[in-house]
Amino acid sequence: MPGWEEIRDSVRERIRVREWAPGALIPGEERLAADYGVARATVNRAIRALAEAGLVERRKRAGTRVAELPTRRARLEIPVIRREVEGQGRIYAFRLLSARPGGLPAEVAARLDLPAGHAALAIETLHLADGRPHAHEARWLNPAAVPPLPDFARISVNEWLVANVPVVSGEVVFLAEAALPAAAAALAIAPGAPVLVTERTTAGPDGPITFVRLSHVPGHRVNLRL
Amino acid sequence: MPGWEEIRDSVRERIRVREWAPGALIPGEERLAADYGVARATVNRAIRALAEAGLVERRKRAGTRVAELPTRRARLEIPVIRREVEGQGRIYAFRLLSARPGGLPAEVAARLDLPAGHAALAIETLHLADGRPHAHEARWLNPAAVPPLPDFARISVNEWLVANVPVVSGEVVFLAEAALPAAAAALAIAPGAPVLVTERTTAGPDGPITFVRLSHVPGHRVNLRL
DNA sequence: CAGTGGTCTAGACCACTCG
DNA sequence: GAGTGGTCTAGACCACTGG
Repeated sequence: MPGWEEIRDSVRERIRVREWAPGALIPGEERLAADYGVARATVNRAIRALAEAGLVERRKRAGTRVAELPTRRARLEIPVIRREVEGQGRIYAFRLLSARPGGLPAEVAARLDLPAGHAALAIETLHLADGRPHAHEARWLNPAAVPPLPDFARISVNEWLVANVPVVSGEVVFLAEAALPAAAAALAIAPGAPVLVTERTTAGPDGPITFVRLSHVPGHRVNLRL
Repeated sequence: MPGWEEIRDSVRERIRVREWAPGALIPGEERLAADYGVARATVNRAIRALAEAGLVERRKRAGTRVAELPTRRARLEIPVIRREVEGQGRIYAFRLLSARPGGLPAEVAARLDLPAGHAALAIETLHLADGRPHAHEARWLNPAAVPPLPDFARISVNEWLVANVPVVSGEVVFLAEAALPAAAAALAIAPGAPVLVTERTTAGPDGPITFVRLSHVPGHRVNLRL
């Protein structure tokens, strides 16, 4: 008797061989359950997996259709930087470059959905791998949305936040730019060298938490699994 | 009576307030089901969602533990480039720059897990948005793993593949680099300008399919939802 | 080897939405 | 209005694995 994974694979195969063409309706759950000789819940689990993968689209009453142009989805795992570095077999360290209260610059405020000038803590950190620069971090933290702050010379902001502040939503952006002066200096690279920048915005139950801009050392690659 | 989403939220909240600290075991499904007054399957659905989000870790016999350093996960939706451009309200077009058979270069072969020199089709495409360069695509295609090829002057390789070749696994990499001569020329930008590069490797049931290298026009941003 | 999560069943009710 | 997927139940068996 087939399990839900076998049914998922079978349906995927039947789509692949065009038994059901892109855009076509596939049989309903009840019908498939009868065909495969399983309970409807089992078919539901299988088709739901295909829907999450983007291969089919489901709508009540309208049924399940094979996607015309399946949108592929890749998953990015965002580890704490220490874990990322240690996972490569290198020694992690960081240096707190600066931490001072101040108002949010307009462009950061916009990203956080807060008014410009809103009270914030601006933090600059250099992450090191085997003693060499790994990434430069410029961060703005909304003190109103987090517990009392620890000593960031001892634990990195990054790690403290992950362990202490729940995130309910957020955004990640990748872009390439010519290294800004601050990042270039910290990373000890030529100003204007191409750097990969990761911008992350996160919000929690008590409002926007932080905006962080990571400039990676040249040659850095970010991997996602399909 | 609570549904699985409410139970998921409730458990998430109880973790947030440290009722169960990082690393601690949370009660078993049977226990939670009794507490919430629902069937075990409902609790299973809820906790499974938290496990997929990386907030807890489940192991048979060992039970469910709160993750120490939750690895956040972001999802990247990879649309066909035409859709991406049209989604911004711009007009999509593409130009097939070249397509010729040849052997795989060593570095591409390595990424595809094929021997160097393996028969392949090398394709160069320029994607346009509103008539202006949007991205430069250098692709190697493994003819052994795909159906007979259409006329790539009429449909972009990208789109044809998505609609006609199922993908079983793959990888996406982001990096920043100084624009290579070919890409710079096609995109009409200064050679050496910082460009965001996306490298994608995909494999199907019949082996490695394609390796594609997309150089985006400066200023391009890739967005992921957390 | 015993307890956990993983899965399955047969049935049921419901919300949604298309026609 | 009717058919679809979404969800839930109460029970069951099983694979895995930690003690």
